[in-house]
Amino acid sequence: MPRALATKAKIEAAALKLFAEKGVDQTTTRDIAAGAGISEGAIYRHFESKEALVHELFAANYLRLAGEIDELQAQEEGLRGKLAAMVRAFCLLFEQDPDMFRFLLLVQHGELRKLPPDSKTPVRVVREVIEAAIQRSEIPAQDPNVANALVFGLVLQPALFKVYGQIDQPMTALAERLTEACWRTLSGLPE
Amino acid sequence: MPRALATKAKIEAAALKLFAEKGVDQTTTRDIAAGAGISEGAIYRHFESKEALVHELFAANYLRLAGEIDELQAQEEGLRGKLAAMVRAFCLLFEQDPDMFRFLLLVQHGELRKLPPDSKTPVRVVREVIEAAIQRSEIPAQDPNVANALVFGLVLQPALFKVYGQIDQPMTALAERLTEACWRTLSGLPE
DNA sequence: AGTAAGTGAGTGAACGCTCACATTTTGGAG
DNA sequence: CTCCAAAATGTGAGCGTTCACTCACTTACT
Repeated sequence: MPRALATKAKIEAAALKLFAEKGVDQTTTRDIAAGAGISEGAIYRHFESKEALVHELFAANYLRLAGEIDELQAQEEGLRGKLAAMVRAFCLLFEQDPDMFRFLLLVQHGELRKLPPDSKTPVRVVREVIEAAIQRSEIPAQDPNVANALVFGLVLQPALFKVYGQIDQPMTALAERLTEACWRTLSGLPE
Repeated sequence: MPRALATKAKIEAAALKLFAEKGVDQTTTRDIAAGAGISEGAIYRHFESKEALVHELFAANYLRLAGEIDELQAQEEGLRGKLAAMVRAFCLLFEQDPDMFRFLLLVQHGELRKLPPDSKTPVRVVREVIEAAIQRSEIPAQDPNVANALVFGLVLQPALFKVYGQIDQPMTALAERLTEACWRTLSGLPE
């Protein structure tokens, strides 16, 4: 790896870790420089501003996640299989890089509005999967946005509980339980 | 209302609104003073620091919510009724004061550790309700922490989607749907 | 030799908080 | 009830600190 790219990667890694630990505002450019083992000025050879660094970090990871989810989902036939594949991917991501997960959740609200409105986000991918399943009559007709929220809640909240130390098991051990919960929630409706 | 209490209330109301809109760090003490229609110095007649203001706002509202939930829950017999009462209360709170809801979610992670470890929090109240239901064999034996996370996810995520404008209906209209989803998730288990 | 990358002291702006002073409220004496 | 002094509350310019960012310069690559 060329030196410049290596430095950029070091900055990104240090920033992600610190952002996840302390939040963006509590992380100073000096912190990032120290964490990456470079000088403060070097950050600005690679990023226009701290804000741009946050945005790049968010957009790249968030959209990549959406792409991965979408690819996995497309390989399955029914909603059940699609849900299983997507939930597994979420759990795996969390396991492999909890800092990134925390970072995405943390800055999500501020950064989402900065993405082009037609971006392929994880939220959008899952909603379209649900809408297609309703179209195919695989699950009862229902508000796809509410259904989407329920599915995200069933996956993200356990991950958050894990971050807070309120759940011991690894996320991957929960994948099947979560998939089952999503399926039940979508396929059954109150009278 | 005495003048001092009225001013304190104005500060709290303005701070809550601004914190929910822009986040705590992006809200300056000058913002709060302007929003409350008082001078910056007056804030410090009523609160030791900005940090203390945040903590007081959080602790008071978070613990009050837990108390309300607990009281409602205690009036019901079975888990189903207890869930319904608690979910209804959450939805109502959100409807009445979405700013407070957003504020609680926003600062939760930072503030939770500052509460005494034995505080009666909403998370704890719901977990104890679930544990009791397992004890009574009303639902299958399962990890109460995971079950708790699922219930919270099913309620909080729709509320978050509503904040982001991704759900149109009022939360109170969703209460029954959410209760049903919680019940199904807790009462059924994958093989 | 020329360009890209790295350095770190320095800069200006913003922020939380203070303090000397002004205004309002309180409550006991006349 | 009136009066007044003390206490409580409100004011806003100003202080010290911190922060994101810059720039003149050095070092490393091509």
